[in-house]
Amino acid sequence: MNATSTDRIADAVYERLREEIFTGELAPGARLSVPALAVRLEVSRSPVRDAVLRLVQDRLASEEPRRGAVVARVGARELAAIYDVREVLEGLAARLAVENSGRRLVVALHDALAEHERAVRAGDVAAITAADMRFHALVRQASGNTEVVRLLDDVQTQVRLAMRTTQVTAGPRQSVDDHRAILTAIESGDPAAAELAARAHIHRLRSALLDQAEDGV
Amino acid sequence: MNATSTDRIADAVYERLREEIFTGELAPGARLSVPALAVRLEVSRSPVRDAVLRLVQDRLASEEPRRGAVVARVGARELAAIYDVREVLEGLAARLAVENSGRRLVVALHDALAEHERAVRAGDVAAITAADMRFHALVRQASGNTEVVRLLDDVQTQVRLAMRTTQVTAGPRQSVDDHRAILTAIESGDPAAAELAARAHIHRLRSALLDQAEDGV
DNA sequence: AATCCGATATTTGCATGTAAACTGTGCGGG
DNA sequence: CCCGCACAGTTTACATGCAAATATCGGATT
Repeated sequence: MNATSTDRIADAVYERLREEIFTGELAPGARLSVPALAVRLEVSRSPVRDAVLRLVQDRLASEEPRRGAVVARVGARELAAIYDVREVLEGLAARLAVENSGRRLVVALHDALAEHERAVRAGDVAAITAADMRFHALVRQASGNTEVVRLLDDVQTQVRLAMRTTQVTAGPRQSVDDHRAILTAIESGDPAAAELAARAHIHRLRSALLDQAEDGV
Repeated sequence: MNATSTDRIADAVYERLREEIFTGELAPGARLSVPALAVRLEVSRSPVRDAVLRLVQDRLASEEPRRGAVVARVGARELAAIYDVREVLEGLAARLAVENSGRRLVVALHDALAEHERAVRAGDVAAITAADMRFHALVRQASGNTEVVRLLDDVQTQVRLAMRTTQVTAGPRQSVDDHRAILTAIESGDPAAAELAARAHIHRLRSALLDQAEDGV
């Protein structure tokens, strides 16, 4: 009956606020006043409070005690640190994927990669992003390690938020080449090679990122 | 003025419940009834609710909607997955520590290692654990990457909880040797060697862990 | 004109009320 | 003897009240 998944108002509010943060309706730095949000969303303050607490826990918002929460800002410096973490986690996911997974994964990855190439040739930015994310999602799902999946989801959340502040163009052709290298390594069944290829990919993204954002903290 | 850090009741309740979970007063599987806890801790339900929600977010408790929260159980299977993650994160921390840090770190690590060796010779279990944790804490602090620090803190939380369920003896002599190898690599200023040494250490811990827990899920 | 000050409005954090849903229990039917 | 079910107690999730702390804004003073 409900758009999200559970029927708890607090969950719906949480999802709603998340979306508004990602779309920029709630810009980094915006105050998250519980009474004001409750009025706007036409619910009581309780579920809004729960939702805001969760946003803080997710680091989509930051709070100071007694002073309320604001939408978080993720600068280039923080983003670089996140990418250091992402590098080793994506490497782990790729290695585990090789160790745990079979032909199903390879087929799915070929499909995602083909779509990725098509989107790059067409210059379709949305499709590029979607195919890129699908490739990574397939690998981490295949890792069979729920911790890696969860942590990489968190990383992706932070990256999405950072894109509201810092501009991050991925370098689409390089990404396709990197993905192809990862897929080749996975196909060859070599866990160490897959790990290295995945790490190299993220490492290059990190470098591109830092080059673009010369503005410092 | 307060024992914990802030003067919010919700924070105090959170810390209190955390401690009770770690000491085993609240055993894995125990229900976290908000009204019952509120009565026992002599506060109202609101701060207890906030604290329980945070415990769930930390995965010290798990909840099903409309059914309440219980203290989480971390089995051998989950712990192995956590150690996969810990391996790459400790590796990253060691590498970054070499890249960012100077003689201060090396001196402190020598100190921690000496204490570790002394404790092992004396068979002082508490001191062994303390020195072991200090060594790892020094390395991650030195990484200069707040994400790594935070994630490894989370890992440590999960591991502490798991020790309530699964028995985890670290193999004290092996750990001392591993730590010495990590320190040597850090001292030599070789980031890649430090990463490999740290990873090898956690990898061995993981193996020891799985050997001990042949009981499955 | 700029700055300081104080009154007002808003917000946080805690307390408490309540409907609906869930738990468990004992009893009657099969 | 076992199973299902009504019932009573408990719990969750949401709504709302309220004191203390904080931000906001208009006006007076230098």
